[in-house]
Amino acid sequence: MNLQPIFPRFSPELIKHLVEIGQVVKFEEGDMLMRPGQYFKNSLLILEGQVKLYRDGDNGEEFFLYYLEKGNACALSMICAAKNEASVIKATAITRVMALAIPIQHMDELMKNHVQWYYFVLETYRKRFNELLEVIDQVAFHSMDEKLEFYLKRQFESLGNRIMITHQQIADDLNSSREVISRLLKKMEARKRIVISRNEITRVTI
Amino acid sequence: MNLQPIFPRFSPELIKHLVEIGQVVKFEEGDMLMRPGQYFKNSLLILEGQVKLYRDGDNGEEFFLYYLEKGNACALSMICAAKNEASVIKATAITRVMALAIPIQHMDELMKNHVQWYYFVLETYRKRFNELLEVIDQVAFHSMDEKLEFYLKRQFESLGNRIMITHQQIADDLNSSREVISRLLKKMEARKRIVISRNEITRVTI
DNA sequence: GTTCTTGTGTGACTTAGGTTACCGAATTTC
DNA sequence: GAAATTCGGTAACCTAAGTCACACAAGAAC
Repeated sequence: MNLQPIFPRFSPELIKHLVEIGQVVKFEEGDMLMRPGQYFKNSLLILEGQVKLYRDGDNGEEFFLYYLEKGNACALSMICAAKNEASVIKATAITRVMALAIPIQHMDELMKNHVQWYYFVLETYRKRFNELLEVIDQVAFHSMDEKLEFYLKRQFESLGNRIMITHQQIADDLNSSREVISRLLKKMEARKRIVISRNEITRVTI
Repeated sequence: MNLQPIFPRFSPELIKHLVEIGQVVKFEEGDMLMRPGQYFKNSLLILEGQVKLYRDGDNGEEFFLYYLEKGNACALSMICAAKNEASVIKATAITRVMALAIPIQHMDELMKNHVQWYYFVLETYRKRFNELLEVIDQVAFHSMDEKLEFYLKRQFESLGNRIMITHQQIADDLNSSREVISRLLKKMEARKRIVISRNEITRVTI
């Protein structure tokens, strides 16, 4: 697999080096890449597919945080790997996923010898940090209908204008209940923002 | 000022270097260190005092995120400074604050030449990332009374067992309303968790 | 002292959203 | 095909928490 188009900012030497020290791993749809309490031995670079990240509540609730896609790295796996800390979030593959696993013992050396790697790590943190802040915005300042709109917007952006999902799954992701989501979706449909079918929501793009 | 006890993990050489390239800056209580939209020219290391960080909502709401204290650095100032990105949060000094301002142009060099600096930066990110995730936990999974307990716990931990604050300020920090906070505080007092006086809440430590 | 300002307490009311309890329609399994 | 399962719609109800209105107490300003 050619990594250059996936990580356009990396120099050919860096890519060559990454391929040498890393190992390509494969996950099937539904596999859990990361579970709370787990320790990392590797930092993961996503080459293909999509990974959904959740925060787990104490009583089994879940809350959707964001997606990782081709060209992203898992910020947490980099931080926690470097510090040998346990994960506090859950990640599952929602498609088939190919990733490059970089053993943690190479992190220091990469950081030291490759400026682009260092920039990549910083940029990864910054993006995820901002993403978390946006999530906090939503839950702190907005009502359910606004959260739902924001949620769907992000789903459409990551997964395309037609997403296959049940109302129950949305309710779980937003830590709400199915009936509420159904009600609000109906209203959004009435306002011509979406079209609802069984297992499927389509964005109305005018 | 001797920095060694504030940053015990830094080598004497690193500290000497930081003092050379950095500049000690002073803020008075109430000063705003950082405002949304601002660009950073420096990364700030807190030497003395406390800084309160907020997320701003679109309609002027605020939401308390966390405190920075002696020995901490502002994760955002490091990321945003390095990437020349604008801030998305607000920071105000709640006491007199002394900080060491490190110009951004030194970041790369520090990262490259000082392992302890690199570890410090990673650790800073990790701590704040986890802190944000805890905040998300609270707002996503918990009701107002639980958020309030969590909020007070963090205040007590940072500011001591007796905090000077009005119900209105708490309501602002939690994006709630004064009456609700007063009601819930009464209940907490009835449960012997706190003692309420005008402008003041004291933790009951049994 | 009196007045003014700020902080707190409380009851009445409203509302978003969670819960319960159905029902029917679409799919899958047999 | 029939039966079972999954998904979505809807009405009635409940509750947390936001809002409104007002009263009162502690300090500050005069």
